[in-house]
Amino acid sequence: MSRYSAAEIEAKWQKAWDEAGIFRAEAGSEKPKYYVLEMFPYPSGRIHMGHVRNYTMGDVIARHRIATGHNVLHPMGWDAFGMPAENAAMASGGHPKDWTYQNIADMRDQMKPLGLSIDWSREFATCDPEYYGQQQALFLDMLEAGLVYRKNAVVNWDPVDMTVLANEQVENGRGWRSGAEVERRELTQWFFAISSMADELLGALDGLENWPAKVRLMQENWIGKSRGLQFAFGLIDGPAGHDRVEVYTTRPDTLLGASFLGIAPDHPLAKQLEKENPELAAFNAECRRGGTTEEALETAEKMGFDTGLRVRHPFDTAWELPVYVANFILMDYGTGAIFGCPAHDQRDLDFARKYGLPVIPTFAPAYLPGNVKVVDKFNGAIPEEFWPSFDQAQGKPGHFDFLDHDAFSLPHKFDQDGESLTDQIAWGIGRVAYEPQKSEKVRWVKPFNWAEEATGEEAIDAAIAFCEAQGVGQGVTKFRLRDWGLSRQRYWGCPIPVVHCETCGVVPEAKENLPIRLPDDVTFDVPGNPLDRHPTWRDTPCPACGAPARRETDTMDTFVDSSWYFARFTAPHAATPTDMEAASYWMNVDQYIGGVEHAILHLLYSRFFARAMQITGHLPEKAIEPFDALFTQGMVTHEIYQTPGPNGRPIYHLPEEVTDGKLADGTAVEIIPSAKMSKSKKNVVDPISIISAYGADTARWFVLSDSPPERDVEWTASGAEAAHKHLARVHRIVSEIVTADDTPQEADEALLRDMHKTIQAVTAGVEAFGFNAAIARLYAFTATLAKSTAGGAAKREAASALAQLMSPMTPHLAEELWQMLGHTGLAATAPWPVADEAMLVDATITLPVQINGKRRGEINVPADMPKDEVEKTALALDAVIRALDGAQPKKVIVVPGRIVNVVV
RNA sequence: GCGGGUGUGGCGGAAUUGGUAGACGCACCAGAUUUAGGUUCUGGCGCCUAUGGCGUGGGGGUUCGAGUCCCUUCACCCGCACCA
Repeated sequence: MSRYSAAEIEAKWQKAWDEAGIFRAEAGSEKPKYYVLEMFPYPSGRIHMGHVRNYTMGDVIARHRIATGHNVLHPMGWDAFGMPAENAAMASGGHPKDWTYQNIADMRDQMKPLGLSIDWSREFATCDPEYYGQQQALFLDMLEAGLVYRKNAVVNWDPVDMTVLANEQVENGRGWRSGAEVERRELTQWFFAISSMADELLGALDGLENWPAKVRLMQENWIGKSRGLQFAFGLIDGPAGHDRVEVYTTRPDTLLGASFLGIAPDHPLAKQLEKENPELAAFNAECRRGGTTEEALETAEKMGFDTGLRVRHPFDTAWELPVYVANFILMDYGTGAIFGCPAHDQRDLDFARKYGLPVIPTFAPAYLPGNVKVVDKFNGAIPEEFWPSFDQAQGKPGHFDFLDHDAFSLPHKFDQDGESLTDQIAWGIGRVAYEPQKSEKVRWVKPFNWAEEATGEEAIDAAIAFCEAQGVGQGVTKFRLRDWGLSRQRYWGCPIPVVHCETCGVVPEAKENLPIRLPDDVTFDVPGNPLDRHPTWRDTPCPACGAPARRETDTMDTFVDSSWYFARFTAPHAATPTDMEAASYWMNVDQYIGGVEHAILHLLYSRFFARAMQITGHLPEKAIEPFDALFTQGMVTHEIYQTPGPNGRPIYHLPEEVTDGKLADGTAVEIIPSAKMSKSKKNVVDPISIISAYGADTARWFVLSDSPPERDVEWTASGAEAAHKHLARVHRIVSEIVTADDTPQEADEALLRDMHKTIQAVTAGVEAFGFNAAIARLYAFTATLAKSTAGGAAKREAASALAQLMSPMTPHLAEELWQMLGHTGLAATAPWPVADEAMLVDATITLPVQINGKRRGEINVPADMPKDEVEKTALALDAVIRALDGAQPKKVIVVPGRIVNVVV
């Protein structure tokens, strides 16, 4: 009897698949097409378990689709541009190109042993001139279509590395590599006009039914649509050219609660004023220096500077408000100016208390304690008919949380039962920063017609309508989403194909000159962008007038590269960015799989690019949403092992150094609960070592079992070993079966029934990303097969089904079993088994019998027994007779095929 | 602060979506096989004051019947955030 030797089996069958060319995708087959894609890797040099899990899931889907008769596209490539390559070059003196291509070669070698069903003929790296040249062509088309433009903007500038950094590359206000404090600089940069599609990108989220709700919600919040009112305060005796200040608010219903106007330090008015006012100039400078990190913002105190200027309230020109420059107001959201309403905004309240500004509430919960008198802040007594009513049934007095009385001219405290401790209350006192719930009614002060009951939403609608009717501003929609700055002062990226000419200005490069290749002769001994100081690369004739001009030396953000690679895979060698025929055939990606960390940036950018490519004629209309279904898989985690080290810092130990909680020298390690595998914590397991110890099938089987795919899976040595033992067991069982006696046995039918149930369950599991449940079912079926006393023919039939059902997860072992069982051809391309409906229903079933909802026994009855007979059978049970004690049951519920419940 | 999610044995997790809670795996226990360890095989394994009772974070509700639905509460996790 042969033993299970993964190394032998896996090499053999990978060669067989390769020779048969079964994973090469050709467009235009009769079969339905299926495009499955895993997020392509960054070539760091080594694959990790996260890759194994991601690609194995994609491979299960791809192989299952092949077996169900689909024409499958399952490609792989490399997201190869980016800072790590340059950092490596700076650290060790090599070239980013060599480093990257070497890493790609290494990682490809590490991936191939996994036996993935990838069409390697479509492989490319984004740093291939063939790819980035097409990206440059795409850029030029987008430029022509107005989807890319240049503007002046404030960016994160690393003064040591001399480059702009993306927001993600700034940690605690410092450059992640240099550690230098990041400065805010105004630079002219290239931007994608993604915000022009904000509404479209938001609205289309509804159609992405096969995306995780979480991802859609994250994108919704990121796009951040808000509706509000934009209006102006008249400025009294302002500097020349400044007679009004535009303000945007989502809370126009609180307009009567305004007590100050705040402007950002970068607001044009603040900049004008600081020219004459050195104190203000100093204040503004201080604000600009302030960090933008989470930490800095949390600890930063609200600070304001009273400009001495005043504005008029739009509803009452006699009502003047002071103008403050405040450090918490952002120039790049809304208009860079706010009206402060301390009664209904915690931040404004903090500010008002600090600077002694009034707090004027404009609404209250609709139900107030009955013994409270209501006083209008502005006009004195309020007629009783407008008092908020208190309804004991609806009101929950305890939940009102009123302002501290020192904020008001009138004291108003409530006891636990909601009874007022004083006898009057200023009109409209609500909770501080009181946000009416969507359905909650509030008593709202409406200007000039001042009391109305409305929900929070209604109040805002009414306020906008009212203001528009009064000629005070208009309702507007704003988005949080900003245009995507793509310029990077870096070498290892796609050159932006434009030329700066003294006479013609910014000129797009001619398409026939593409690709604009990165020069190879660069050095990294000086910080900054080597393209900037390259002696000849940047010198080029102007494509328009031919005069000597200068090439753009900025390169594109690496997120650009990954925003359209899925489209390029459909025709990776086309002379244009895409081949419309191939794209029309293969798009959309039917199933996309990757980490949730890309929920916003990559997936939003890709949705933008798909639209841009449709506009520029590079993708068909149907690809406007490029990913039909998205699955975000969980991480692979592992326990962390540590011992105390010097300076109180722990020393981490690799899992292979630890046995039974001890190091080789007997030192006990502290075990920290499972966390994402990370080199710095040393809680990593190298896929290569697992593959060489157990084989790829074991690694694949393990990462799919135990945990649901969307959740994290903990890698354990015992789990991996158990997976390997199971595969060896299956191999052993099947090798025994192939020699078994063919005489039919009584147990044949039971085995085949279980086989069909297993086919049904595993198929459902694979199709619904229930890999862990599918595997559990396969374990159970293996046990059934092992114990079965069926004849050889039945056992071989069952074993063949087992091999096929395992084939997407453990393809090599499946092929081996398939061959052992005497099949010709590959298991990978054999038609997926179909469950026989008739075999799924048993002739006799066991029904649990409950008495008053508690399980008290069970009956064995024919599956098609009529309800009344089932009832009779159940009532004949000893336990039921005892419980009834001679009485008639009150009720008997019979759910066919499920349960019987006797109510006594 | 705003938004979202998750709580089931010692552990990872099942449960056909309102119908036998704990499938399957790990760990553990007992037995068999073995020259030792390992392997392999068989059986057991929610808890308790055990012919019964209690059990899906806690409390309440709807229902013949609730892990699943409703209300409430606690804990943890994730995303966003001086966003006006």
